[in-house]
Amino acid sequence: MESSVQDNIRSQMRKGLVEYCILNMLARKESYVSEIIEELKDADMIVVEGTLYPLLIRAKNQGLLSYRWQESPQGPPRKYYFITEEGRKVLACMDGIWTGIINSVDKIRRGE
Amino acid sequence: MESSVQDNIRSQMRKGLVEYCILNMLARKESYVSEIIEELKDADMIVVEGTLYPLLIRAKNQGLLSYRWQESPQGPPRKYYFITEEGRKVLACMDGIWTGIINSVDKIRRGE
DNA sequence: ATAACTACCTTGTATTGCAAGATATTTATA
DNA sequence: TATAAATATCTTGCAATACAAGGTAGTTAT
Repeated sequence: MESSVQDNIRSQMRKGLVEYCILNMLARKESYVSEIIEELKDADMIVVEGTLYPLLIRAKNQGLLSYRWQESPQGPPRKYYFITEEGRKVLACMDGIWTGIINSVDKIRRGE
Repeated sequence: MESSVQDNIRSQMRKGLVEYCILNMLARKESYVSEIIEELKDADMIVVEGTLYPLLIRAKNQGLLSYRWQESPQGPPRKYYFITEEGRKVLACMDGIWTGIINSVDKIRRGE
């Protein structure tokens, strides 16, 4: 199935990071899957449904997110996810981790 | 076995990134496992043997790295890894991917 | 009725990081 | 000569995530 080293790296580098991005988005405003995917695409961060649904369920089970149903102007009802207080705490922690990772990579790239 | 959400996130965020860091280090000078681990630790990027050995073998099999044996002043001989021309090409590509990821996360954090 | 659209969700695979081991060489010491 | 310590190498099994490729169901227009 021909997958280049580069494609794989791109995928691997994003492990865990997608959750961080989604918590960030939902910390600003609640949203549902299709809309989340569109907004991530606008930021050049492609994510597909098969990634997003399990992620949202995991985050909900961990108490980081919650959701509510809402009628759609057209089509079936939408499941709007929003961040919880616990989610905001974890997000703040993730901010520190992300900053730390950027600093570490930078040190290594510059040769310490 | 008590593992916090934060510990997990830290681990996941680093998927793929460790390879990028090691290619960067080996692009500057050849090195062997214990030394690589020490230098990563100096940059606050903790990596253990069980992570590093499989990674180096994979990168060698992909043609990104090669190695040579060298006697040690004390103890068993060391396996010095160094980057190949192909490895440098992939590293250049990964630079772009990493920069792109930082930009994407930044956009999302700022609210697009 | 039926098709198109939108929304939901699941299953199986590939990949990686890590804990917890095992094995082998050299050197110092009892 | 044993034996312990230090320094290397490497493997196995598990947990976690991203993705491809599916499936189900409600709403609306033809």
